[in-house]
Amino acid sequence: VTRELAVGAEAAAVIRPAFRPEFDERIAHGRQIIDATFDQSAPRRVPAGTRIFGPESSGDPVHRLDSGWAYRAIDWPDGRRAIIEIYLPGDIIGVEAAVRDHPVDEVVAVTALTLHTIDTAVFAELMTSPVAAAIFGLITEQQWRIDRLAAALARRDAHERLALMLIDFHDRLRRRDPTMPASYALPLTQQQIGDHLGLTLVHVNRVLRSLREKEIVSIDHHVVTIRDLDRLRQLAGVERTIPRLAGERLLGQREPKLVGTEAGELNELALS
Amino acid sequence: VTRELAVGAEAAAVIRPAFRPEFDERIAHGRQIIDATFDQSAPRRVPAGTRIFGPESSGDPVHRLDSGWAYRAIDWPDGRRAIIEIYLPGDIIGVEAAVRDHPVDEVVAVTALTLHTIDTAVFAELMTSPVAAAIFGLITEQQWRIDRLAAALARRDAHERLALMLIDFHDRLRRRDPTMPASYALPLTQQQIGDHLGLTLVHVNRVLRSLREKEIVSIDHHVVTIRDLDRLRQLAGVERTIPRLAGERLLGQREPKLVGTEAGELNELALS
DNA sequence: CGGTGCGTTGACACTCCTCAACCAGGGTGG
DNA sequence: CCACCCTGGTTGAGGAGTGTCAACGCACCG
Repeated sequence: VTRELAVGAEAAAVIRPAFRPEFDERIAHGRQIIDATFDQSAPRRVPAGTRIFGPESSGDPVHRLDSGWAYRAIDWPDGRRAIIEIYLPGDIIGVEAAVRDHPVDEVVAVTALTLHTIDTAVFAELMTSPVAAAIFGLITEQQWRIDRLAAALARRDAHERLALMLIDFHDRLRRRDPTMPASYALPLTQQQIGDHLGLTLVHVNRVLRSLREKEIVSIDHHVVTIRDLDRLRQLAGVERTIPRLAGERLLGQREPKLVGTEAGELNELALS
Repeated sequence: VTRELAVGAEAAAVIRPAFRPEFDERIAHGRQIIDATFDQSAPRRVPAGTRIFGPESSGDPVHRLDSGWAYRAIDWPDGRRAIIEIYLPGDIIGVEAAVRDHPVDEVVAVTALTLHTIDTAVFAELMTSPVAAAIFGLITEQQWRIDRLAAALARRDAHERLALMLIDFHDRLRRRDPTMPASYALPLTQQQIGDHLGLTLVHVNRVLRSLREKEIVSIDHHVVTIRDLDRLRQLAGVERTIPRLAGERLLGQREPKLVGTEAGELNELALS
């Protein structure tokens, strides 16, 4: 177990947002309660392609994804679609929708799924109890992921985005199962990958070929095989999840002054 | 007041995510407590360009922005920068960081700011009390905004993104002050706008000229003047914040089956 | 006054998209 | 058992949208 934990911790350092130490215990405890609540419900299977969330669905319960892949997407009347988030086994789906009205987004099953479901009302109860911290943890992790997605969409090219996505899946799957090899099944179509990364399926295809020719990763029959993890990490730019270290800037003129919360500042100008 | 509320409500329908009715009261109540807590602290002013959050800042308290603009950014060692979120007066800064360790992102003051600040520990207390729902509301709204940003970055072109940003600021400012005219100060530089929308400053400049020539919006000396709100909304694609209505799709083959939570389903396959 | 940050504009290059064709695999129905 | 279709993947040619590089103007400031 020691060894596995070490591996897990290494992966987590790269990919998972850590929580403040004072919350760690609260979050772990709350997560247990959440899981226990889910466990009480009967598991449900839905076939691939099902829309489990969306404008027509009412009630909008909260799901725990026990097996299979799903995604959350926004789409426009003209047919463009953006996939904001991809759910892997173990993820909780619909936390935001339990608070926010008008679930703008739809959630679609990529593969057949196994779901445990609890009702919004029950979940609302949980939100008030000691479980709150754990739910903050869930939302926060989700948001952290989307932040990174937005950053990548804004400033990184197709190769880098693809590398980031593949590394992300790898590390998330590995977190659940530290024994997983550097190879995993990726059930998404190239169209879906494109919708996630803001590319066309044609371009996704070409970039994948390029990555294969460079012997970094290859995808064959929906199986990803990572051939050079280091170079893939480097490409993805997550050899360092915290993208910038102290004072490290290249473009001098963009450097904002650091002032922070130091003493003097505070009194100097207090009361506007 | 009636009139103002009506105006506010109209803007809200477009831009603000609504909350489930059962939470509305809780959220309003919690928000009052949060605001009262902030009010107890002495306001602090920081000059433009200050980094109020980031790797070097310790403590990572939570701020309420009372005046001025700020942004949250991720940047890479090679100097690329992505601005994930822009804070306007009234926004709360640092909620996620109060939970999540390693505040990956930095927050920088665009203009001089007035801040009310409470300590993370105090905020952590709030998170357990009846205020939790309100905090969920805060995070959820923020996430909703980033979702939309990511979607725009993935699938919308420069004109549409710019329009979306300008409309978003307009509606947010208007929500705070329903009497605001169709004109407002925008303190961001074109470089910052580019970092936010994933464009170069050169391209931002050109698109702004194009929008001015089409008499949709003009920006002069950091003052945005909306000349044709309808066309701007149309461009931004937020005449309908909920981007898709029931069953409305153009590309037939992408339509996922709708199954949902209807009766039969549930029993049919219960227990995996 | 020279520096510096920001905005503006032009010329050109490159990433990525569009359109189009073709192929492979897996159902399905005769 | 074999046509047939449908989905998903692969590849090419050409083009649009953005980026890069470079120059210049203007305001602000020490």
